Amino acid sequence: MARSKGITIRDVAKRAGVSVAAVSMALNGTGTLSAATRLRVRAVAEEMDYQADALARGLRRSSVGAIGLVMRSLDSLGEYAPRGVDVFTRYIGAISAQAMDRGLSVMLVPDPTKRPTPPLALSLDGYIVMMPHLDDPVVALLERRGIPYATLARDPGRPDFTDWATEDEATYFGRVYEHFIANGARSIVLLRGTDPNAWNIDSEATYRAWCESTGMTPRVYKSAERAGESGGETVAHTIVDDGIPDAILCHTGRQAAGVLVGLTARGVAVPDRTMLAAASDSEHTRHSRPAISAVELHAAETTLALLDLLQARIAGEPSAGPVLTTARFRVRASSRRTH
Amino acid sequence: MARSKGITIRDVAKRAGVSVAAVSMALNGTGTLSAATRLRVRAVAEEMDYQADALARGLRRSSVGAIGLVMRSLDSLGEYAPRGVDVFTRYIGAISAQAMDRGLSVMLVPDPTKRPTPPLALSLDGYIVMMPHLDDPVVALLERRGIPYATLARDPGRPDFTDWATEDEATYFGRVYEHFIANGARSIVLLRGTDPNAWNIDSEATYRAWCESTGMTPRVYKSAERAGESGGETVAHTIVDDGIPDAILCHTGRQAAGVLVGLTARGVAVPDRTMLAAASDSEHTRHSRPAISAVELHAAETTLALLDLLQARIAGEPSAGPVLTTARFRVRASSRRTH
DNA sequence: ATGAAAGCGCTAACAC
DNA sequence: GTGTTAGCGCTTTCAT
Repeated sequence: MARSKGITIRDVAKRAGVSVAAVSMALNGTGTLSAATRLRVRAVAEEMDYQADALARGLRRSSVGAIGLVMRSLDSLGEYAPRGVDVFTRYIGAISAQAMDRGLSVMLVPDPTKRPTPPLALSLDGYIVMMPHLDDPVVALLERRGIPYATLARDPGRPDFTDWATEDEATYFGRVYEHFIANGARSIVLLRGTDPNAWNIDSEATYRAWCESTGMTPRVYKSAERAGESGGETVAHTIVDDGIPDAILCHTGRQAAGVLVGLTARGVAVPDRTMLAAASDSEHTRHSRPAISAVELHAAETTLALLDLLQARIAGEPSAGPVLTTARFRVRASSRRTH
Repeated sequence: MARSKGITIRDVAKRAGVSVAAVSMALNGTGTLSAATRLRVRAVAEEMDYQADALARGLRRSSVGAIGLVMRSLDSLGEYAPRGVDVFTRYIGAISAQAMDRGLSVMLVPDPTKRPTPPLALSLDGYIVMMPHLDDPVVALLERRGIPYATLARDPGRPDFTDWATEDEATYFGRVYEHFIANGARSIVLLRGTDPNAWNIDSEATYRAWCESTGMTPRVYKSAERAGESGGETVAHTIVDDGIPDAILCHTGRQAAGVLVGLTARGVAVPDRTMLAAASDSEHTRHSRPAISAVELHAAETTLALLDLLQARIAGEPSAGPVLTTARFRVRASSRRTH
């Protein structure tokens, strides 16, 4: 339970022969201290291996130097073994590494709305919410409590909110369609997920707009994110029954891998009869046979922007968002045709 | 910066017409309050949506309700995009989910020894350290500060330390060897990693002891964890040059996948000429052609034990460790021979 | 059974 | 330039 505390600011003050205020000022670079005292105090503190208690400091400053990370879409996977969804684990890694570089700690908060509220949840300096859902309760909570936050991808329910960053989906989706067309596709199917997040909503809108402008008849299928590969496989059969298209674009690598299995089972050759691509890369796209063309998301670039946005919000600066980062479409065998 | 705080215990006290002490007692179930007051205060607190400030509470109790998670071997990968090392990401997920169930938050702490020390690092209630290295500086820091911790796998430098849990490596390694033998293997090679952790040290010892008892000549190869697939591929060539064995057991799925590539390049058929298996499962083992036999680690079971051990340590109870959990060897095409 | 008050370790006014 | 002191919000004796 209660652990014995270590060295306090008083110990350092006593040893350095100054007041606690002097120590505080010396270590924080605040106030008006003589350079000599400042240096001496710092030396003593260093020597004693003194570390200011984060709780006491946080209580005074109302700022703990830690942010929360809510893995929205990870929760929705139901289980915590997100096989193949390495997109999100890469975001976790990128964010924690970058946050540490800035002297921020990262706290994993699966769901701060769940009672009882996790202890530190409401004391964190800010939050990064991954892929907020429509009417996301976490966002509502943060908003209600006045806690700063930034989101990965826009909040579909709040068009005015600008503290978000994401890969420029409209651009790279367009690139995929053009790639399909350039390889002779006349009909393209979109397979999206069911979570009510920007990713699903916006890409369908992009697709429909694109169909509109090219005169193509839109065909949109849905499969729940958590259904993973088997969901994709099931949909593949439906797609074949409805009429084999020239190309299929799936949201996740898992779905694409499942679709590939389904198509193959029905004797539909990929890429010869139908081309296939995924809008997010994963082990599945890389290791399928044939390997599946996919959009490579650059997590590090996006999370860097998210941290910038969040820190600006915490500092009370005006929003510089939204930020759109670039992603690269990597063509693999599943959509490579040799005319 | 400093965020305006929410409702405090004083607000609740005022509204309920009692003292702050009464509120504290009512909400914590401590002291000697009349049932009536207790209930009334709780109702008021509930109604006001009051949440005790974790920082102030932590300052008094010297306990914040949060634990740290140090991904030792993940750091050693150098970059934070652990492709194929889904073992660790699964541990992250399992631990954070289980910790939340117990009302604990999980803080990701890449390296608490790195200066400047991350703010809350020294204020956390305890730590779970994944795969500590020999003379691990993180363990040394925790030890020095008197912070409770439990480790995934034993600390190779501290035989007396018992607060650890791991999959029962000796048992399942034996099972793999027996499987190889049963399928006609006369010579078996072990490919391990280079990190000085229990995983590498103990499995080599198990292997050598097993060779000793069966009269087989031990052949141990090493490849740095961070070298991943290409490391395995390189080693495969060396192994072939040294003489093709009947079976190869690799530590990681990435290494095994690389070895498979290397063997195939040299015309060594798997599993016909040489069988292959990995001691930890990953996307690589599942998606390679042929799929690679692998030991499936049950992260959830092990992390549950780790949390129990840690909480016992935090509560000052005697250690109930070490805990050995079971793992299952899943035979796939890479070691399945049809006689 | 309840309230008043003393701190937990720190920062920031405010004196000197 | 430096020290004294009043809290941050909470828990916990100790009176009453």
